[in-house]
Amino acid sequence: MKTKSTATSKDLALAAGVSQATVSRVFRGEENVNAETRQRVLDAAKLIDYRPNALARAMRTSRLGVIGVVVARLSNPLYTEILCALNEVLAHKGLKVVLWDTEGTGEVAAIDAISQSLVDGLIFAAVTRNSPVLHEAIRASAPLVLINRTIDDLSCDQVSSDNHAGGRAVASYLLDHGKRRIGFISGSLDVSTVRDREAGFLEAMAERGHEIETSMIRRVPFSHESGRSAMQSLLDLSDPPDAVFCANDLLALGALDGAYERDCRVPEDCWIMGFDDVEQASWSTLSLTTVRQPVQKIVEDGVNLLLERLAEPALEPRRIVHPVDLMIRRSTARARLGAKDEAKT
Amino acid sequence: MKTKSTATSKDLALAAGVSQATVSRVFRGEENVNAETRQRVLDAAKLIDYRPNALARAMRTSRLGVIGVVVARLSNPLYTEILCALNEVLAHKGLKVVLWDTEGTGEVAAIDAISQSLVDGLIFAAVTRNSPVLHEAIRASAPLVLINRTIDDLSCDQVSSDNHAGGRAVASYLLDHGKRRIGFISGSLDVSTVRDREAGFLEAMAERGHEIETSMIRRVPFSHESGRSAMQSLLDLSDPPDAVFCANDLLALGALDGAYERDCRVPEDCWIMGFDDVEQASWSTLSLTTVRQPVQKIVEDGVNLLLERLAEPALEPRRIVHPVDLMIRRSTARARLGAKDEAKT
DNA sequence: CCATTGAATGACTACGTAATCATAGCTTAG
DNA sequence: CTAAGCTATGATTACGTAGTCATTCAATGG
Repeated sequence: MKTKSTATSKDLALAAGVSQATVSRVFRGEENVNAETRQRVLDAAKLIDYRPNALARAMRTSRLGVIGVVVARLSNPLYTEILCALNEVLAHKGLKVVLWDTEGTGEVAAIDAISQSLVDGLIFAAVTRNSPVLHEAIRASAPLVLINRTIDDLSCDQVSSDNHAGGRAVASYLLDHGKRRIGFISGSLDVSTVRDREAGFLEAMAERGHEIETSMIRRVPFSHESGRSAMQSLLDLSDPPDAVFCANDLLALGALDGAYERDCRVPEDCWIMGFDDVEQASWSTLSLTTVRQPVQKIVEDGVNLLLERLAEPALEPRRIVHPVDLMIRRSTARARLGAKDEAKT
Repeated sequence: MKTKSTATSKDLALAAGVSQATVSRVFRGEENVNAETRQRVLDAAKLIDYRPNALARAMRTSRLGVIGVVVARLSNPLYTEILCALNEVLAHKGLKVVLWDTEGTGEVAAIDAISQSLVDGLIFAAVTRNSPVLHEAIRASAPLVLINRTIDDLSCDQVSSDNHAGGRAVASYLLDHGKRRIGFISGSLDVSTVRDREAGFLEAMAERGHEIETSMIRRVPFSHESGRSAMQSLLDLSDPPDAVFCANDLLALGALDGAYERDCRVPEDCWIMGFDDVEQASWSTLSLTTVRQPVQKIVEDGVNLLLERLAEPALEPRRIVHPVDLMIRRSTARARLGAKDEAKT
């Protein structure tokens, strides 16, 4: 007959005929424990089904093995991919993931959690405004890293893509292919990725003498629906665009819908480009030309930076920027490709 | 000058000129504390930036305010939606979410977490095999509920859709519209949703005298790519199907790609149906006919059942089954609809 | 006016572990 | 052969809070 409540290290000590201190040593993996004593403890542990209480352990070590992750709404597939990658990388290192969403009070809740020692560290994938809580957390030297979205004047570890270069690449590509009436569906300037992509895009356009008129720019919230209706509002212009760049794939996929519903053929009547290269962009029914971010690398770097900082809190803040790649697909093809040429990459 | 390390209730007691017990009373929200004493404590707390340590608190109460959530790979958009809804509902109740993925050892890790009191309760959205750990957890009366996928012979709270009825509805719909060569792309029979949908579908077909030949059935892993290649293998038959039912939308969206790449027009040459009604299914570029599950309700019920069980562990296990709805879209339309008729719902 | 009640608060202990300090036994150098 | 050093272990304390028990003081009733 087993005991009702879970066994403690004291119970195990009794069962194995050693002291609680020795039990603790065994489960911490300390070296200087006699091999047969260790075995005796482990055997007894299996017998009474003992497992260390993570809370009590954390209270002493202030390490719970939990990392907080803050993402934007998961209806943006980029964040699903980031979360998925983070989850995998962290699980592989034996760490648990607590999740927050920037909707509501996720950001503040996450920082609260760190001051209550509920999480060992934080990974922000979607910081927006330069919030005071964030600054305060940094001052209090909370172990946190920013990935994807960044904040320039914040001295903490940050990993991102070269969004500026990506924006430039889009502009060059469109101009090189003779597009002149170019629309732009963008998002909130509070978001660093939008700012950088937009700056690169407009800068490269201007350098080649093609300022974009304000009438061709739509600034909308991030959602499929916004992308769709923004696209339609561009198509409703008396002189509609022959190409539209969307600040991310979520908007671009919405724009594809908007075009479809207006009987505007993509790419024949209008090109559409996105940014992120989420999985859906590569589906052959959608086949969206976009700028690929190395999500896996960004996530791995972010986790590594965080773990290094946890081990060595006094490290200088580091920044990593990853290059991006243009992924050309059907939404900007000269003509409809035969199906055979579109086999998945 | 603030203190370096975080303030404790003892520090606050000193600062406010009361005992630690009173501080505890204030932060627990106990009634019998003098109003002005309470105010004095709260003021002092703000001053020295005190917040209760969640770990220490949890060690006494065995309530950490954290719920574990186990989902399948997020590349299946259904799980993204479930997670998103869970996150919202739980955050709204002031609970944190720890996330596991059934890839790897998520299931076991989650159950470990409960025995280490890292989480107060568990919500499984993707149980697969009837694992021994799960049975053991139930025997140990771990507070857990299953949502979406269920296990018949497990006495615990479970919430699901009426997948059997959904399967039947698909069969009736296809037969009613004159489809006779019907293909079926299904998944692992270890998964309850697949079993139930398949049973309902095949049963209703058989009742009307239409057994499905094995050559028209594909049993594949859950992924966009499997759906795509399974569809192509059906289309490559000498006598290809005029309609294909996929056990979920992830497979169905892959099947759309497969058809597109084979120059098979949907719905003109072949109908495609899915199950789940994930967001992408409603995108007008894809417009997939599917069976809608009330994800929001399932999630809310699951959370409520769990909270009730936490409050009252001795409750009898309950089961809730939600009805489903057929969502007719372009992938099974008689002819291509005009774009105007397809405005988003 | 004294006994009784109740509200408000303080002293103290338990939660389960990690870590420090102390000790016993054994080995090694001189 | 002895002092020093090392290894394996036990005894004890600390982590920060919640909850139990005890105490004080004012109010109430007979």
